[in-house]
Amino acid sequence: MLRTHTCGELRKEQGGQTVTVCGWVDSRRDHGGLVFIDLRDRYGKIQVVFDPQVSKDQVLHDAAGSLRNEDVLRVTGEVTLRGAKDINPKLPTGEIDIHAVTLEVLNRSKTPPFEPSTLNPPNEELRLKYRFVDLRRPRLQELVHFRHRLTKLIRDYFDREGFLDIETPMLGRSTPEGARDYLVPSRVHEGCFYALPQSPQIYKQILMVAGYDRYMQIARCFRDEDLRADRQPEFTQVDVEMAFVEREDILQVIDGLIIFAMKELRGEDYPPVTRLTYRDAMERYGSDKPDLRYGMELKDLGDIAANCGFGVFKNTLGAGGRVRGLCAPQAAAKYSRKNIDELTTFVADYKAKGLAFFRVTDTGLDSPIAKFFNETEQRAIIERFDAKAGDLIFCVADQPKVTSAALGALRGRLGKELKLFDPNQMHFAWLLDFPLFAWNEEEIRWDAEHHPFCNPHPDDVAFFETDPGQIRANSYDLIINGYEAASGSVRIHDPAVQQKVFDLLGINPEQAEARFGFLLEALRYGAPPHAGVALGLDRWVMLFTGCDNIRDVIAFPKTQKASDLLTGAPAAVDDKQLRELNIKVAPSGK
RNA sequence: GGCUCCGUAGCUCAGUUGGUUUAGAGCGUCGGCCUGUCACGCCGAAGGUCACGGGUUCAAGUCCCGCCGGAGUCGCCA
Repeated sequence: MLRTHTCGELRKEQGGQTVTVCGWVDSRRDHGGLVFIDLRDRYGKIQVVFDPQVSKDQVLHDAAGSLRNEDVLRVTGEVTLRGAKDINPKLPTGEIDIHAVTLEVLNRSKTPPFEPSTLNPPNEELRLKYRFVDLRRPRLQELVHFRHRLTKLIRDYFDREGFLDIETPMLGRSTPEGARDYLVPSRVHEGCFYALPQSPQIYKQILMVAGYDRYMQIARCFRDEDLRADRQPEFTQVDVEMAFVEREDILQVIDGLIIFAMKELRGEDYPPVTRLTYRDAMERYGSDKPDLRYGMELKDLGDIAANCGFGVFKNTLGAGGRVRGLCAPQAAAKYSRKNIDELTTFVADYKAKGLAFFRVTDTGLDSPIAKFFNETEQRAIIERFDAKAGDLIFCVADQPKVTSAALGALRGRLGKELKLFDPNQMHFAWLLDFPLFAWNEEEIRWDAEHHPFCNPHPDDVAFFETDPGQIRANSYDLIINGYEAASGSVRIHDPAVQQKVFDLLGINPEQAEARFGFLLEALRYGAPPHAGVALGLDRWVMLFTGCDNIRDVIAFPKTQKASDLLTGAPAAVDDKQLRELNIKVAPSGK
């Protein structure tokens, strides 16, 4: 070891000891005579003092004067207690110094593009290009450390519950459903490709058939789709599957993990996890991933608006649409007409053709369209929302789906703008009973909402012939603070049910065999009832740490265009490599 | 693929309705001074293809079009 102690661990108890520490120059304060260096490692900072009267060494003193930020040092010296007036209460090591006797410059640093100690980090492009500097920042070190603690805790938990950690291949077979695959060409098999896993879904089901009835893996997954603040092209799932279980068993295992994590990481006793159905969520919050840290629920105004004088509402209702709204508490004074116009543009992104609003006053409703509502109707609207003077009611009249999407998004935006929740709170909720199928307007057919192996709710099997849209899936999503943080389902293990699903999806037996034959074959060799779930680890870390994007909790993330600014990936490769793979690039001409 | 925002010194930013000789400030960098600082201080200096390419104009950092990069979002993500 080049050191006897880390920079962060020394305290006054080590006073008088001669120690050797290594680290980076965080800052230097050169007084001509005295030179102070703050030496930093990931455990903290310690002040090193170069005092010519103590060392009586001109060479050492000159060397100290030549130091620059981010130089890497090895320093030996005596731990000394500071005088009372020199104590720095801002640092855990602020009661001591190291008086340097020897200094070894292990490496010089170029002037960094920004200081790790900066209070005001630069733009993300620069941070990603110089990620090795960015990762020195205490905040990022904290996030990296937190991620380690969470993954350790997750492994400990599943180990204690009897789960086996089993690795599955990264080089797999492309299956046509789902997200776009990242492909890897085969050198040995001309014209053939592996696909990187979108998730270990099929392998874990096969593991159930193979008898490993409690499986978990912290698995890297790849999806070649467009990115968001909470989506990276490669991300990490905590993948879980269990055999001989029902939905309830999966929920309880994850509930146990939530309670364990909240206790260990935050010292909180987390109450039973909220559960609500997809139908309730859409009705009350307009979203299948509502932030439940606050209320501001959506209300239906169809009965009140049915006979009102406002043509837009009446006509929409007449055409099979809905009139729904929400009430933003004490927002009337905070949103000018211009702000509301901006919100109207915002909901237009969700296909809403308009956004009606009412300011609630002591006497009734104030709005350009208030005149179309008589006193009884105005009172009914106020009662529906239990509105108070100063509140601001927004309404959308449109097709049912549009009212949900627009008001759900508006609720999310207003919740943030009005600060309706404690940003440090963690709220977990299970969303249950998603529809099994979604009608695809463009392709004029049914699509699987989750995946084609998701078991239908046992009570709904009769709907296969009558109304497939009514069939509930035996599936579940875990929502944390408005983010989908886990998703799973009970799988189909009955070939007859699987056949029904394929039939409805328009996948004939030959196609099913061609696409998923290996899984279907496995399921014919004694598949136990099984169910599973996958947690989005990056999102969990993001939410636990209060970050607003997942790049900050990934050591080496990619940009929105899936580039790695540190390494320059993706990049062109040598012709020789392409020739070996029998690949020719055909430029798109763009 | 659509929409929106951003790009001025190494970094963070200012730069007015397009108009004042040489585009400014703070931090950082470089040089000098400084023995208790800890965001050390003081003095001085260097540092700019205003992302890039067109256009409008007597005049463009500023307006318009395109393009590159970054971010947010809709579509997409079983």
